[in-house]
Amino acid sequence: MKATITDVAKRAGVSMKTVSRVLNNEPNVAENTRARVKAIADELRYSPNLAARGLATSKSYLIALMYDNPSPNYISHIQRGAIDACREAGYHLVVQPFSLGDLVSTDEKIRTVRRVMDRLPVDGVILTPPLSDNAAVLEVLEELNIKCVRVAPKNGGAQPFVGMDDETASYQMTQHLLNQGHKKIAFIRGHADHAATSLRHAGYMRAMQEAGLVVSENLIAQGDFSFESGAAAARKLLGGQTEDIPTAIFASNDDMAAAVISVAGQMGLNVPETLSVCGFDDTPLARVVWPALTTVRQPIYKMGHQAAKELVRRSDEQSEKGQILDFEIMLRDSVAKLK
Amino acid sequence: MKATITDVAKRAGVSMKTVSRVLNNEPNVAENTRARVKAIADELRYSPNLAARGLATSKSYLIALMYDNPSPNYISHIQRGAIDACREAGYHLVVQPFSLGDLVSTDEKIRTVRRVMDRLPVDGVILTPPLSDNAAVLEVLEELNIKCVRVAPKNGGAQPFVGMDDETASYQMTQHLLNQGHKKIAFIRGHADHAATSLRHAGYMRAMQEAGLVVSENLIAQGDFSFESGAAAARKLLGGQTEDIPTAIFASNDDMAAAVISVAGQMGLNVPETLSVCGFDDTPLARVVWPALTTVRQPIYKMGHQAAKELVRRSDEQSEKGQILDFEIMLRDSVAKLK
DNA sequence: GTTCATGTTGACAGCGCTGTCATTACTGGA
DNA sequence: TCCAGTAATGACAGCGCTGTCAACATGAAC
Repeated sequence: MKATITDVAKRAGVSMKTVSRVLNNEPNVAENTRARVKAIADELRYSPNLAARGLATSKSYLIALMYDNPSPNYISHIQRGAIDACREAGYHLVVQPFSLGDLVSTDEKIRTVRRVMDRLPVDGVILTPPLSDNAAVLEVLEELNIKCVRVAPKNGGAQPFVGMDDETASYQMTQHLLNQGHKKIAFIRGHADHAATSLRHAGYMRAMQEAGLVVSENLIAQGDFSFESGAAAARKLLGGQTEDIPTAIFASNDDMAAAVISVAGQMGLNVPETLSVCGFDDTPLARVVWPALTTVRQPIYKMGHQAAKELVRRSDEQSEKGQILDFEIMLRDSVAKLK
Repeated sequence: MKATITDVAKRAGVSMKTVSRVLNNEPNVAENTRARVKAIADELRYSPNLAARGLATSKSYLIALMYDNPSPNYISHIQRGAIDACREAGYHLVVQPFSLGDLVSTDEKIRTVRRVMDRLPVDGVILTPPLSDNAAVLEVLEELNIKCVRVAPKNGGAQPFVGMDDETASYQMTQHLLNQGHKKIAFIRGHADHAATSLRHAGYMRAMQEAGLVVSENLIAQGDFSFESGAAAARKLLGGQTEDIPTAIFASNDDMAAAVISVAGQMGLNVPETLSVCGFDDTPLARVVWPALTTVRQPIYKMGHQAAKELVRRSDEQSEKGQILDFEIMLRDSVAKLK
């Protein structure tokens, strides 16, 4: 049988309430009492009954990670970070996927979200893209008065958020290509709905312009983050007039970069000797393709960690309205100096 | 404010207990009472307080998905399946990763698992490989009297399980290659610790033997499921004497199969014209490599679904001791008829 | 009409914890 | 010396639900 607070109290010769104070690190407990209670709780392997505590405090000690069809890789890192933050605070993480994309009307979306949230007793939720900017979700959360943290949101808002500086990352990656002597650097854009798409594009443009280069229209291709769209973009970029053919292609995610490598191979171009390629995200794919992709590592784990930390923090702790986390440029084998 | 059971009871002019009976589908409630209570509960958007219910029933309405360093893709499908089954039953899924690989002694593992499980109030857990066969985990669960379902376990045991028939899948895939006219079919084994490794190997051997073919030692290579090991295996298999060079390679997972395609490309071999390749698992990678991989789709979603279903089933429902789920052979572009 | 089985309902306690408030012990200052 | 202020502790109610058990209604069997 699991030990209860009463067991500990009896054994320590104090009241339940005192034990409760110790367990919750409340003040006004004599040091030796505190120590004794702690020792006995340990000995009995006591751990509080979450349901009872929740009933008394009207909290659930649960937070939710909500997502809608993200890449498994992304979600698994966020998840890992969030769980670690939860554990430190005695919380647990429940996962809650949505498929809001199938629904047309906002009204229907709201009803769907509400139906789920009505029976999901959580103290806070982490919203991952594209949910971070989903109006229906945001509205229901506000209506039900549930705290949330938005991961990599597109638009501003009253809620706290965590993110990274896509523009600067893209700028730096472009600079790296420039430093290797490349001038004809092409860029493949991602899905237009995605917050990161325009930021990454902007970073590339800024670096090119600062280098005094004119970005011809032929150097920009539109993709949608999928492998197939990357392949199409690559064919377009590499199939033009000789003078326009890029010596480097910066794809705005790894899937598209992998597609570029694949297409280049089919066209008889050597990567990186004839064509340098780089990606964005540092997915597992980046290390599996050949040559291994130079790419930007997003602080995904840390985003999850910080987001959860903000939600489970005790009210006396400092809160942070928004956090921009550091990225890292992973130099691998798909970029070479231009000869 | 959220509605409580008392609100519903007052409004319906019945006692709390009757409302409770209706909500839990208990018998012995007059049909019209039942209907009225249901209608009012709906109207009030009432949903029970999990903590209170949990306190009264000493259940938590939570089940855990435990994993140790699996592929994100695998876990995300299992997770999705499990969540869907939970929702149907009013349960929620909490995720709990472990890193038991770093620990050496069994004792230490047991303590680690116990520390986590002591404060994880769940009604049951889903164990994914390699945890499905982890002695420490199994022991702690038994000690704490927590139900579990093992996903794709290696060894037998008293607990229910879900899995698939790796041997038959491998057998059928090999037959497919045979049907395409291949005779020199090589096989790349996976990590020796993994339950599936020997099963997949056995299926291959059975098909080869039934076809009356002698499997030369040169046709078998050892890998460990990683891309790198697959590349090494491919180099070994393709670099031998001419008469031993396979016309088809069956890699026992997709990562290794992707490596084979990559190596073949580097060696100037056309896939599938000169070399057919197939994999196992149907990861996203399989559709992203070129040519797209012929592979075996595991019923991962369904495994998660069934596992959770077994854990959340009401005690009056039928239980299943073990379930072998159907796989599917995905015919794509990496296998061709031998000319 | 009485008896019994069965169906329907409600009163009430109590799950394990924490919030509130009262009580006691102890300190330093007037 | 006495009192106020503060630290340390405990008694008790109650969070929202369900399990138990008792009460009552109904109808069949005798």
